[in-house]
Amino acid sequence: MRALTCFRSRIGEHTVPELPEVETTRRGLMPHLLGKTLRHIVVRNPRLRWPVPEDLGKRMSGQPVTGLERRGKYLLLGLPKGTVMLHLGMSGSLSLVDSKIPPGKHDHIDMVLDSGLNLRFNDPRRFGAVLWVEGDPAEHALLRHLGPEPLGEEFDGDYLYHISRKRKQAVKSFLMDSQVVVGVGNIYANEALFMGGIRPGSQAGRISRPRYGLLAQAVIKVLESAIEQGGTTLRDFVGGDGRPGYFKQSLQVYGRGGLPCLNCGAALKEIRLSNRSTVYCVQCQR
DNA sequence: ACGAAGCCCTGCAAGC
DNA sequence: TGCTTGCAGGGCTTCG
Repeated sequence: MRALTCFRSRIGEHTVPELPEVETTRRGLMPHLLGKTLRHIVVRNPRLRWPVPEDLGKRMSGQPVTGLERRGKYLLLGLPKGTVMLHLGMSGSLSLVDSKIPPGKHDHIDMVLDSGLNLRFNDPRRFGAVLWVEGDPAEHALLRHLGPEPLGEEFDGDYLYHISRKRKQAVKSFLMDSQVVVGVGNIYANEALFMGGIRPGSQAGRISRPRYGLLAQAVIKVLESAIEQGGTTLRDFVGGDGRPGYFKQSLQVYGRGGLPCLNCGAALKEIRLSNRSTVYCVQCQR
């Protein structure tokens, strides 16, 4: 069995898994998981955002994987008797490794498949989560109040316009609220607001319907092109073909505070908004 | 009810 | 060189 490393984290070039990264991981893992049976589970370090259930192995083992879905940034590993709900937090990653490869420092969980591959959950900062859910995962407390998928039917300018009325918070905070729309993290919120020409600190309730139309289109565009290119954190993965990530090169504002705007040349301004790094162009974003 | 702040955690970079 | 300090951030939780 060749050491098929589908996604393997590389230390030192850390970026946060956002929706495109989670979706890329899902698509990459899918063909190696579907229909395979979980032989055994090793919980090496149960300390994550919430403790990994002690009986996770007992719940999971012996069952075939029937699905791998995504809700926001949560991955849902479907089994006949329940669902394993995973979140990568800020530093989590899933890799497929040969089951003989010994675990590293932050490898919390191994899920060994009957194919000989091992689905390994690694998370240095432990903001991630691995939980066992019985019944409909959509009804789970962590999922039931989530807003629509940004790439789904429900999400558009009219939707944003309607639910933003009378809201005084900054539009960037509004956009990053998972009850408004899921999966828009700090990086892509910055990028989408730049693309939509909207200043991050503007009150959400004071933005017009047409401008929300532009913003919704920008969110969709930014996420779709990131998924297309394999997600920002592809540079953190050594894919099956060893191709490094490159999407970071196409980030227009995030991480570019003080540098010239790629549209007009003015120095990009960097502020803190909801305690998150916020970069925008004072010329292009009003 | 809404919105802001707090907190969890480790790796890395900068400063001394 | 080796310490200390600050920063990064998703998102649940608590506070105002």
